[in-house]
Amino acid sequence: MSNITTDFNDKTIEYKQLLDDFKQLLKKNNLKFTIQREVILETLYNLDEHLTPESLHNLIQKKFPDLNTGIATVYRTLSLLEESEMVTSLSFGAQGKKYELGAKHHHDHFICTICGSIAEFVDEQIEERQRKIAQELGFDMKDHSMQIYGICKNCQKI
Amino acid sequence: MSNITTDFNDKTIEYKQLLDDFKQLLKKNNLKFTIQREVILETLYNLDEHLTPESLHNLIQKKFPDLNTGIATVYRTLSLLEESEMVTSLSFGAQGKKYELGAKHHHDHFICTICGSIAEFVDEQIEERQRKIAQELGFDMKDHSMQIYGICKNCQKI
DNA sequence: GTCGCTGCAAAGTCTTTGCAGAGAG
DNA sequence: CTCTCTGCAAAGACTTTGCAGCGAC
Repeated sequence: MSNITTDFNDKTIEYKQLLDDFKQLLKKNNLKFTIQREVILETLYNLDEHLTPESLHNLIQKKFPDLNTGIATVYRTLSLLEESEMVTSLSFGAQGKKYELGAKHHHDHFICTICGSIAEFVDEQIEERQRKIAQELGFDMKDHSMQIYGICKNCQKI
Repeated sequence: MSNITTDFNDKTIEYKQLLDDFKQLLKKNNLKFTIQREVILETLYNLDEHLTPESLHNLIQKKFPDLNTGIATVYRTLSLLEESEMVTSLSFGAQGKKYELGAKHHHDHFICTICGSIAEFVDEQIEERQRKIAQELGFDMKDHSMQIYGICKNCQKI
């Protein structure tokens, strides 16, 4: 019973933290905190998925129809969030760009080429090896991304 | 000292071989071998670089102005080559999609976020680890791609 | 000669931008 | 009150498609 409460509180606190970071970022750049920006951040946080600008926009329209949020605002906010490194984007195949909150710990991606679903993983051996390679080749590594393409468990059954 | 190999100048496949594969592929699918298709393949081979459809088209226009190759043909041929897995594409950041011949052996990418240049590397430890992870998670791995973003040696001097 | 290919231009997508009114600070 | 944000629609950038003539086989 206490576990459930704790989980809930952890998530709430995490979001508050995220929201605070966002507000601070806005303030620092003389930008304004608007309901649209909050809703976009919140949706990214709650869904915890890789979303295209379009799917994010659809979700927001469905959940907050009164706001009538424009797709342009979604694009503008995602660019803002990406620039300030609060979200990261992932582009693959013909399927375009997908965004996810980047505040979580780093991870790499499995991408199913049939259903388009994305699973995440982290492997410390690979992380370590990447750092070494960059160092050996005199490359100043800022970031990296890794995708494994294939067929997920579900789609293998079909 | 290390098992990292770079393959900037490693043309493992002869052009004739490549061309034959291409011709065979076309024949098998009842497609025709045209001068435009040959020039596109040849340019990809000779440049041995990651090219956007646009830059590839520019190069061809400059080198074979009489052909007056259309950008549509470049797109169509790249799609054809990608479908048949003779080239692979790499998309990153806002810079769009780049294509390279995929007949060479597999490699991963360093991408310089300043000058946009791409260097290649292979690390057997990482390759091995990827295979293991896919297997453990029941993922049928078909391909993978890894990019390390950062600042290349040249741009660090500036 | 047949049927796929090509260049062109038009049409699609996806993303960005200009603008005038709305809203945060 | 000021100055940024927003939705809208128009404009851009990139890619695909329809078509009529061309060219490989």
